[in-house]
Amino acid sequence: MKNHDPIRYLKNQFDFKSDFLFSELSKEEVNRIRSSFEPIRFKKGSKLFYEDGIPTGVFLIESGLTKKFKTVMGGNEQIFYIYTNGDLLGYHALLSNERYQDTCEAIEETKANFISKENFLKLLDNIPVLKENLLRNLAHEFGVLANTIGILAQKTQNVRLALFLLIVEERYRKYDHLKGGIRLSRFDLANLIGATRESLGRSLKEFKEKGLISIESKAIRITNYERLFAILKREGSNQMWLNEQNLRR
Amino acid sequence: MKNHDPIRYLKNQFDFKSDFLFSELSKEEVNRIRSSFEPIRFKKGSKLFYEDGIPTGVFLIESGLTKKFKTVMGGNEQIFYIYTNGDLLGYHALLSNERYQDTCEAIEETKANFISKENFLKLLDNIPVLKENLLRNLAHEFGVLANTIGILAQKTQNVRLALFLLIVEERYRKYDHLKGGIRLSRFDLANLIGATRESLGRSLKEFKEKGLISIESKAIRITNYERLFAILKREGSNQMWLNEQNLRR
DNA sequence: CTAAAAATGTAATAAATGTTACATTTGTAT
DNA sequence: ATACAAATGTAACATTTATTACATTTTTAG
Repeated sequence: MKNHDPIRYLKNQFDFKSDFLFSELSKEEVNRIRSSFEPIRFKKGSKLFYEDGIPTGVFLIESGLTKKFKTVMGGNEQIFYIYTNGDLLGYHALLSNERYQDTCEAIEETKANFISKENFLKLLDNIPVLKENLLRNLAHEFGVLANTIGILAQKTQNVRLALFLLIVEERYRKYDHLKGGIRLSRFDLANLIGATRESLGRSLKEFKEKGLISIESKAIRITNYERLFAILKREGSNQMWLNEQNLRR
Repeated sequence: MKNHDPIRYLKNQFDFKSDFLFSELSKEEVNRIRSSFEPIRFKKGSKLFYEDGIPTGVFLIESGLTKKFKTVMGGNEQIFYIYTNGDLLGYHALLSNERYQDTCEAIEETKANFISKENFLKLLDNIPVLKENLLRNLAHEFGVLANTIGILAQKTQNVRLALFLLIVEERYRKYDHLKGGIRLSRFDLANLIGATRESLGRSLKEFKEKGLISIESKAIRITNYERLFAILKREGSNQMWLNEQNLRR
C-alpha cells in the first residue's frame, strides 16, 4: 500500500515533515521547549522575517499559513514552500550563521510561538535528540528542494500546476481541514509554479473546463483526482503513478 | 569589496562550500577522520550511488567531477549540483534515514575517499565540531537550492545559461584550474539549466556569435565576463550586479 | 586503424508561455 | 453603503522554447 498511494508519495517527496522534529522527546524535554515559547501573532500580509535580515530566532506555527519566498533578481518572487500548523521555520539562517536567505510572509492570520536564537541554541545543546531530529529534517528538506527543482525545471506549466494543486491541497488540509478549499491568490499560485499570473489563469480555466477543479470566486477545489493525476502521468512514467485506486480522498 | 564582487556573490549563493566541513578541527580529529578513509576510484560514467539505493556511507572527493541529479518523472534527468575536489557527498540520505533521493555519477575520472555509514556516524558522535559544521552546511545548502529554484523557475533560458556558465566555470577552476575550459557535455549542460539539448545549442551559438564565449570542440570558455553578466543584469536588478569593475578573472 | 555508436550542430515548424491591454469582480476603508 | 483600490478573467499577439529531422563531428570498441 505504501508505495501505491500517490498522495503519500507526494507527501514524502514534497513535504518537509517538520512536525516530526519534536518526536521522541521526553515529556520533560517538551516542557523545556514550551517554556521558551513567546506567543506572537501575524496578520495577513505581515512578515515573520525578511531576506537579508539578521536572524533572531525560530518560529513554531500554531495555526496559520505562511509563504516562504526568494526575491529573484528582476523583482519577481519565487515561493518555494508553504508552511502551516506545526511547522518550524527560521532555523536555516540561524544555523548557517548567515542572514535570512528568504522572506516569510503570513498569507493567512498566523499564530506562532517564537523561540529566541539564544534559547533555541541552548535547547539544541541540551536536548541531543532535538539536534538529531533537526539534522535529519535538514537532510530530508534537501531532497524536497531537489524534487522541486526537477519539477520546475523540466515540467510544463500544466503538470506543475496539477502537482502543486495536489501538494497545496494537503497543506490546506492541515491548515483548516480544507474547509474553504485552496484560497491562494492567483499571484501566489503563479509564483509557486513559476508562471505568470495570466498564463496560470489559462491553465486554471482549462482545468476547470475539463472538470478537474472547481472555482468559486477565489477558492479552488479539486473535483477529480484521477484525472488530475492523469496529467502528471501523461508526461511522467514513474512507479509512483501506477495505481489510481486509492487516490480518492 | 565583499558585496561588490559578483563572482563572490555567486559563490555564496550557489556553492555548497562543503570543503568548509573540516574547518576548525584539531589535528588529531582530522587524523581520526583520515583513518576511516577507504580510497575508491570511479571511471567516467560510473555511479557513486543510485536513486532509491540504500545508503552505505559518504564520499569525500579528492579529485574529479561528479554530477548529482534526479530522474524526473518522464525520464529526463535534472542536475542540481556538480561536485568536485574537496566536496563531501552522500550524507543526506544517510542522515535522513531515507534511501538515496538522487543519483551521483562521475563525469570525469574521480578519486574519492569513502567513509562507511558506521564510521561516519561514529565520527559525528565523537567530534562535536564536525556535527556542528555539518548542521551549518546543511542549513547553507538549503539556501543554495532555494536560489536554484528561483533561477530555474523564473529566468529565461539565456539568463539561466549565463548564470550556470559562471557557476560551472568556478567549479572547473577548482577541479583543474580551468585548464581545458568547461567540458560539460551538451546533454549535461542542458539538464543543468533545464532546457533541451537543441535549445541549449541555439543559446550557445548566440553567445558565441556575440563574443561572450568561445567554443573549441567541446570546451567552452568565457571570453567576456562583463557582457555575460550584462545578460543577468538586463533581467535582474539586484544590488549584486552593481559594480562591474572586479569581475575580470 | 577502422567501423559503429554517440554526441553535436543546425534549421524548420509546432507548441507553450509571456506580454500587453482592458473588462470585471472582489475586497477595503471611510 | 459607497467609492476606490486591488485582484482576477480574458483575449490577441509576440516571443521563447520544444520537437522533429537530419548532417556532421567526435568518441569508443574491436
